[in-house]
Amino acid sequence: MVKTSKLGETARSVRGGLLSDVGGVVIELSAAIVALADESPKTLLVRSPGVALPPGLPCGPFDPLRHRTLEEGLRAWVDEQTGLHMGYVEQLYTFGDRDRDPDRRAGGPRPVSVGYLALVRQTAVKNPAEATWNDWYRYFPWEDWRSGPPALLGSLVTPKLTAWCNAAKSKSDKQRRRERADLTFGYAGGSWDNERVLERYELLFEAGLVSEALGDGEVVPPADADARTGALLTKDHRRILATAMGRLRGKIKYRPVVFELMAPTFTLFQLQRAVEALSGGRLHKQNFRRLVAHQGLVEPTAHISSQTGGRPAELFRFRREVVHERRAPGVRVPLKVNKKTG
Amino acid sequence: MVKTSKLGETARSVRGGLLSDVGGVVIELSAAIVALADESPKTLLVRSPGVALPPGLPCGPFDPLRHRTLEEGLRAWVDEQTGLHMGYVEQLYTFGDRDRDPDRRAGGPRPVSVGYLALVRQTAVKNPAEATWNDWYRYFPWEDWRSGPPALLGSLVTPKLTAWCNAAKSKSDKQRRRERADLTFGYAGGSWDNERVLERYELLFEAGLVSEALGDGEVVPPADADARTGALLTKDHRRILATAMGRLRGKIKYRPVVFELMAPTFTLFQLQRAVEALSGGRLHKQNFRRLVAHQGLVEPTAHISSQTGGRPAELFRFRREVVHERRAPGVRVPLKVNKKTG
DNA sequence: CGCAGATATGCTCAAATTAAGTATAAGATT
DNA sequence: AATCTTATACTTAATTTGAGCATATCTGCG
Repeated sequence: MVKTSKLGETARSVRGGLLSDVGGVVIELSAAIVALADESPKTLLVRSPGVALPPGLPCGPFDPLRHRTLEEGLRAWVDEQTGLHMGYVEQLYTFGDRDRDPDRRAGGPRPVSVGYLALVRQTAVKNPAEATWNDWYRYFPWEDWRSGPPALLGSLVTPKLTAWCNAAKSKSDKQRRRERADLTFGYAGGSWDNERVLERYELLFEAGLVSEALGDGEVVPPADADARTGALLTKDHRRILATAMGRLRGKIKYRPVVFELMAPTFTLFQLQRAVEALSGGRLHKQNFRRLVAHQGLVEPTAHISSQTGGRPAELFRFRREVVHERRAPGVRVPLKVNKKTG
Repeated sequence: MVKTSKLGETARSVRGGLLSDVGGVVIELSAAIVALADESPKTLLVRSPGVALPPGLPCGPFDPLRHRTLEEGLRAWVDEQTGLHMGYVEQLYTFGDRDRDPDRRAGGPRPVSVGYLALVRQTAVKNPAEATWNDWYRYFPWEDWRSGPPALLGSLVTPKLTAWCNAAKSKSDKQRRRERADLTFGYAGGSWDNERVLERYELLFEAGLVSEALGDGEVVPPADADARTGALLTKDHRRILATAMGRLRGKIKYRPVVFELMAPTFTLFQLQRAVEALSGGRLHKQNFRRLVAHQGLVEPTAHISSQTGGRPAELFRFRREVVHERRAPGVRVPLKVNKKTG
């Protein structure tokens, strides 16, 4: 490898060892791009034409020669692969575990992937054959509580998870597993925390309940997998998507990011539906509108929407100024858990 | 470079271009290790003996051959350089901007650094000559509001920042700069948000107010720099430290992480001082104790501390169970801004 | 001893926020 | 006109927050 500047090398050789020791690494930049359509959150997935592989997030390697920053590199790849222009972009997490990609076993530089969350309004892509929008609950069916506790939980997840807890060898291991399941799935008197998307996915992964965890060449019929524990994605992209969901669910509570997904004007009920779609739960309507109105997040346009099926609703617009105000609050989400099973 | 597995390559060549296109990249793992001593938050810095370079965070390159995960690599480096065992570790952010390291100009693989936050209780290191604990406010003097607004703000930062705002070329640029300064420093009626550590640092950086932004070989006398805009760190380590501070300040509000920094037992006042040290502000004592007690974060030991100088205080211990409870709340921090200038 | 100074701890009170509901308005559908 | 649907206003009780007062229990000093 090329030599470093004098200063850098001196410092590094003391603190971090020599650079030439290390093996090859490729940084992969991946984007969980989120949009809203039909009251459900969608994410953009690309599929290699003709290949029977599971689809994945738009992604590409970071090229230090062309890309000034990581985010710039990501935007370049996404633009190339989908023609989509991303507005809001936020870095999520960097994944570097060796054993997470089932497709990959040995050889080649080690992939380290930096995951991003992006929010977009428009959904037109240049190559609809390869890049498609997919309801994110297809990959995490247990995360949608909008019409009560997901059926999948009771019918499949909970029993299998209980079995997994009991399958632990030692008594203390059993205890640990149970506590973890209680915490992430809100079992023992605990409540469902809609932000723990990644923790739940990781748990199901370890418990062998999600398809990526299947053996090497083993492939599950897609339809079956869909119905059971959510559809597959390549590499560790489902993990990145889970991270994106959790982060977004958290963020709408204290930063006005939902508006990145809304049309320029909208009714308060549309806004509520958007928040509900992302959060995976239902909200109290009257309180929601009071909250949004009182916080000055939106302002009325003089216009009325008559598409509502009932009394026409007033159209609002996001007050861009609030971003420059005090805490720039988000939409507080006191989710009420719908008791009846869906 | 070595060839990839068949599957991986097919997918990647469609979606992300060929791997062999990309230039060299090194992943540097850096840790902002935080401990509490003398009512102030300290961070561990290492310095190359004999070299007159600014110190930096413990760090080292990620070695894909030896390290199974990124975090494992980090732990290995920190252990090697300091002998410290880290308990709580959390990934912060991955920095990859080309133009951020003043020491480095051209040549060599592109460094991409993954920053981590670690919390430790014990502070003994194996090589005290090279690894030392430093008050983090030394690097961000404007972040400590415990005895009122920091003097440095009024005397230096604000005037220079105002000048920078006015130095913008176009009218709209001026406006933008001002809004940004108002938002991050809470100027125009806004309030100081103690979590925006990074945003403030970035702003000062762009405004040319922090020393890293000085030219290539240019060096400022350390004493001077300390008094002016905080002490220097190598590379972009001050940025990583700023990220760590902001994240920790945010996190103590909703997760019980302070306890990672406390001794096994402590008085409520010690706990309060710890939170204040991290948050950089003062708290209402009675409310603080009510809060902590009501949330069930701590439980009384039967013991009493008589080291207080007044009425002896009861010793408490952290209830580990709360981690496994509902929202596992943190210590809400309604900071009261001390009005008098420090 | 008795009192000042310090800290710990218990309690009050008003203001603000939240959760949940009732009531009414204004359109479409039949 | 009756009914359904959705929008919007208003009420109420419970809870949380911010701030302060009062009292308890130690140390140190005259």
